[in-house]
Amino acid sequence: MIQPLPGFRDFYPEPVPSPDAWSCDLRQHIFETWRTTSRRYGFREYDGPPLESLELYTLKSGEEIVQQLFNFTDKGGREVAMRPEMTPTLARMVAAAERHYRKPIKWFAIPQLFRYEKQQRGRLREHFQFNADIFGESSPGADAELIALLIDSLRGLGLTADDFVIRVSSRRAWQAFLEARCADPSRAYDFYQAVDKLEREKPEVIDEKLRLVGSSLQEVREFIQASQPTSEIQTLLDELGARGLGSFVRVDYGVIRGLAYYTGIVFEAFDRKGKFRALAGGGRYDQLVHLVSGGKVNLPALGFGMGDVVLAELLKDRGLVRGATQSLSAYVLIEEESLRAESLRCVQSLREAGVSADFPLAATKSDKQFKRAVELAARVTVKLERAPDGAISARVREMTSRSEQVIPPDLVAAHCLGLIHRPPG
RNA sequence: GUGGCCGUAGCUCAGUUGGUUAGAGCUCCAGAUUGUGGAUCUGGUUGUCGCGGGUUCGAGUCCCGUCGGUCACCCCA
Repeated sequence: MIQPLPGFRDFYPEPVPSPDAWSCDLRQHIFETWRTTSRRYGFREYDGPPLESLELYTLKSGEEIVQQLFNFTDKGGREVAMRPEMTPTLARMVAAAERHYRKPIKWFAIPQLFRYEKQQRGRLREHFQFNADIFGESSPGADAELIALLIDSLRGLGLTADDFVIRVSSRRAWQAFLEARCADPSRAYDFYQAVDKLEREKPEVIDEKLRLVGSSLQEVREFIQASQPTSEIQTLLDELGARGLGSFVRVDYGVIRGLAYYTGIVFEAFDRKGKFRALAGGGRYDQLVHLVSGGKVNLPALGFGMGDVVLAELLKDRGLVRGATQSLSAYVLIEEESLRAESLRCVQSLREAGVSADFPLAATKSDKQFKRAVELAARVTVKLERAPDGAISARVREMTSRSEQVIPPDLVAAHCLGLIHRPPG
């Protein structure tokens, strides 16, 4: 049998066939939470093509990015790549159409992104990433709004301040730190790389690199330890505190982010136990639209990305995937085949009333029908019965309470609508 | 791209220093039973032991290669 390609996933309906199989129900639950939270914050959904010109990515990141890309030559001889990130596409769209939209522009997307890399824990060749961005607002109020959206997206999935924390840092703070010690701005990238590897590389190696830019390991550690907020970070903290979200954020200058284009506040979301990779990351990139548009458009910008892979791992770890499965509202039992026509009419009336309903497509033993209703997590079963005098009635059973009611078939849809709009129990 | 570990039924896994015709539980399918049923009982399907080569009288078991998985590194999302 042909297997899926390495790093690509099959998504199964619940119950999934093995413990490590990916659940389409869970994916849908995550997507819906991302969407509803975004809309609640006034963000509009956009999308772009999954396949882009290779040049869109090499322009910004150079040729070395190509080895990380899922790229190929198409039948027309074009060099193309599956999108590895959404920001270049978004920057193009915004640069082209920003005049049609009032500022600030608040947009989100849930693209599937691709990378040609050996897969490992929390990292595949494909994933879905929630992207949210704001354009045209340079005040820290926008940073607070964006981070609040990130927090509430995670809260919407059942996670709390005990589960995750947003570590907030600032490129501007580090830039000031560096400028006080090193006059050469071209050293900034090397400096950021060294700070980024602070917890992973040997202290002597880091120290040596930092001394090249006029600093030292001890100095950098003291700076991180002090966590002195910049004025923009203080505004951010104040605004999040006013929203009651203060416990979700912490100033941590150890966060620096790899991407070269960040300019101001940067942040990453981590699980508190430190068991997983970063859940989400983002920050300000005030120069990027200017760069992508060839200098024609200048818009301050900020955004974040949150992948579905690490998030799903965290939700499973915290036991938050129950309830993510969608359940059926009604299952219509057909134990008496002579009542199939009337039962079909009943199914149709339920569906037209907006009640999700299923039934056996062919003559089936009654216990199997009932077990199917259980498997589909039906809220109610409906069974038509014929009295000795020929009158047909409907027996509606609530599965959780096991209570039953006998009503005329014409009233089944209305009755079920009433039942399913009450909490189960 | 580099390295460690792992590949036995749809799933979870047993399988003795290398020794008959490779097993269990669950799932699935069928039958029985139950009939205010969410059970129970019986039977059945499914394996080139990842693939290829080697050692051996004999390989699921040992060796080499390869593919896949997994974890770490590199890098990043």
